Amino acid sequence: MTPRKKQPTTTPHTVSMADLARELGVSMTTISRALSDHHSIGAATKQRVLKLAKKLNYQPNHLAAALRKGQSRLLGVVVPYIEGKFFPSVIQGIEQAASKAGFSVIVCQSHEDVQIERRNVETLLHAQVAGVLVSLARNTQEFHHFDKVRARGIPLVFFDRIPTSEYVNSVVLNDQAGGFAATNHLLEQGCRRIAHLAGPQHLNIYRERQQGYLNALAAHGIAPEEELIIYSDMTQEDGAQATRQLLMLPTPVDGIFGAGDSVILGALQTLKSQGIRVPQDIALAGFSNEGFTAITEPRLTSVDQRCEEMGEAVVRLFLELSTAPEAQFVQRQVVLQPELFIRESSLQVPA
Amino acid sequence: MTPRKKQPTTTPHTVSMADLARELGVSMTTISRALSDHHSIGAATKQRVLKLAKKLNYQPNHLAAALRKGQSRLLGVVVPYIEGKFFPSVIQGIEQAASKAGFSVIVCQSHEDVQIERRNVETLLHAQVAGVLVSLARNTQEFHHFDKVRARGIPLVFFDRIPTSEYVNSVVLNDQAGGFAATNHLLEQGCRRIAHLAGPQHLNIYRERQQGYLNALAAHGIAPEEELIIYSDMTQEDGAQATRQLLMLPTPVDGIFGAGDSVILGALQTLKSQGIRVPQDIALAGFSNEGFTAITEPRLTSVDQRCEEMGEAVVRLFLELSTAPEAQFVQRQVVLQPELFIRESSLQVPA
DNA sequence: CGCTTACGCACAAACGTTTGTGCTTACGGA
DNA sequence: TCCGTAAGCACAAACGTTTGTGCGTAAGCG
Repeated sequence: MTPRKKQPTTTPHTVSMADLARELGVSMTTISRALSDHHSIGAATKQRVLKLAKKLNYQPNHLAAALRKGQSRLLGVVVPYIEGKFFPSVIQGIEQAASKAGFSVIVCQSHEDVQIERRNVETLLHAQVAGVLVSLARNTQEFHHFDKVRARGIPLVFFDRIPTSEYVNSVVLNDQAGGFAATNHLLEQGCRRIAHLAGPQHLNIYRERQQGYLNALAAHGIAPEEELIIYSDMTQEDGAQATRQLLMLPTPVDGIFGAGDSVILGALQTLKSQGIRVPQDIALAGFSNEGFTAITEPRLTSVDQRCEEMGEAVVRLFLELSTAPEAQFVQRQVVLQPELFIRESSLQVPA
Repeated sequence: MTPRKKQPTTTPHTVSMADLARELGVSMTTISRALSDHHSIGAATKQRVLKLAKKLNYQPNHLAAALRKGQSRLLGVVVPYIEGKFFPSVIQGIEQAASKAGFSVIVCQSHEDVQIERRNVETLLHAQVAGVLVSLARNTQEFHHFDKVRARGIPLVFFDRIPTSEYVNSVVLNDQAGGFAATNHLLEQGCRRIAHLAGPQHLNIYRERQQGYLNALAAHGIAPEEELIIYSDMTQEDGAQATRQLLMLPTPVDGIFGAGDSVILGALQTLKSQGIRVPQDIALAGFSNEGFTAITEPRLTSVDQRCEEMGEAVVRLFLELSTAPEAQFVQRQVVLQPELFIRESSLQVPA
């Protein structure tokens, strides 16, 4: 911010361990070990080194260390996208936990495209990341691009959208519990004929949410009906479309549980435009607790995904893997419990 | 994804330039130069090297290159937060442009805290980034933590929220034009007494938006009134608060232009709860074109910020700076033009 | 007093690149 | 024939760390 200077005041040469060594008349070994608190260095020497380092404003070159040690202090994250609430919040949690552990975070988006996802993984490997944290693209059906990560012995953690394989480390939400809670709540509010707007079934999260829905029905002795489950990519438009379809059924529905919030938003808008009252005629519940659920009219009941906790858990798992010996042969899965946020879209007014 | 293997099939040693050199019976110099298309290497040799590199699946170690050259292919980005629409979209644009140029992106959040912002910059310098791209925290009033970046000769580009100094490279939206367009539109819809929900004035963007508002009034020969401009941090709650304040004025307002969308959302909710009709009684226009502007009732008119274009422009500017000699002495500013998205919250129904 | 042990430190070889310098070879012009 | 020139390549020194090994000294023990 200072005005131009023809000559920089300090030498362009940043101060390195060699400088410290020269100044103190010891070897670089001593410097390195003193800085990393190695046991073979005396307390007095450590003090001297630390003091000088501070005085000269020594900045360690992580690159060199990374090169030497074969791994950096960088964490690679691959997510489908960063719009909406979920992924930013998870990344938020990851960043926080990572920086606490001295790691920085690289974020890549796959844009729901397995091709780009592949490239992202390559990029991260090129950057010599210390770990790879992934939430899969929608259309990722095979997982060979992750083999390289394992081959290099780099910890690999999946979160939320995980591969259909038991040989992975992962952090997930208990989506089934979420689906159950939402559906169960609708049932408790008096709904008896509840539709489900489901997502692509090859993604674990949507399968689980649907299973939760089915379990809740079963728990109340209600038989599932095929025509009440509508599959889509869960956009707002998909929700509108599905709702129109539901409204044409001979027997009307009195509740809808959506595997996402956008799809429920589409439903809400369609219902209102048709003059159907929410929640009196049809109650609604969604999934993700997006920001907009609190500003629709009525506000939307939704399942919160503990986004930041998930991010922290992912980093914790990574740290475990990277310290544990033979970590690549351990398979761990962390499961977080969702929380149902109940709002007016599902609250039966006392009649 | 494959089941456990006691022994990795390939040697843990990744293939390096030395391997290529040995295989081809040439020196590493030749390999390096062939790969980087140096002129002193014959076409035939280049072919041989490239072919072998592909065959052995050679992956360059960017770290080593970065170490040797003193800079990496990493771009550091510091933003206040990544919730909402604006920053994710800008980052999106940055990522896209960066990866096209062979760079990866590290994203850090300052959480609107200059302390953390300082730390972020340090972190990025430690990671030996090739460039630093910053949007300032709300409370950043002094800019010495960026001096180090310049001192190292690393390109520094600010975007959207930029320092109050002429000695910076920056990409900004023409916020003034945006403020003008929105206010002008309200005026054209028949509003005559327009309030402005303004943001913190030490941030350039909010000053500009307000100036646009004032200019539009002036252009229509309307004198600004102090009591119609309310300053806040522009949260939803701030909007509600400000609106209650406006409603207590002796002379009623008939339009509100907010420097953000959240603050206008707060206004909308308050107005509706008081039975005041939007836009018939009071028309509304916001800023940012957030996702939720399309789902409120009525939908909100708002100024779009060309987020992705901004991201691309930031990277373009960075690239210019990093190639241009003596680039640190060039001061460039790119200004993008906003676009007004007109929706029902400001459309005067034909009476 | 001699032997072991622990401690505090230095030597030097890595890690995988890039790059200034200098050597060879072949060729054309004078 | 000889010199200048250019092309094509190799040598070796960086970049800033980490770390296995080894050497000296002092303390602990019998």
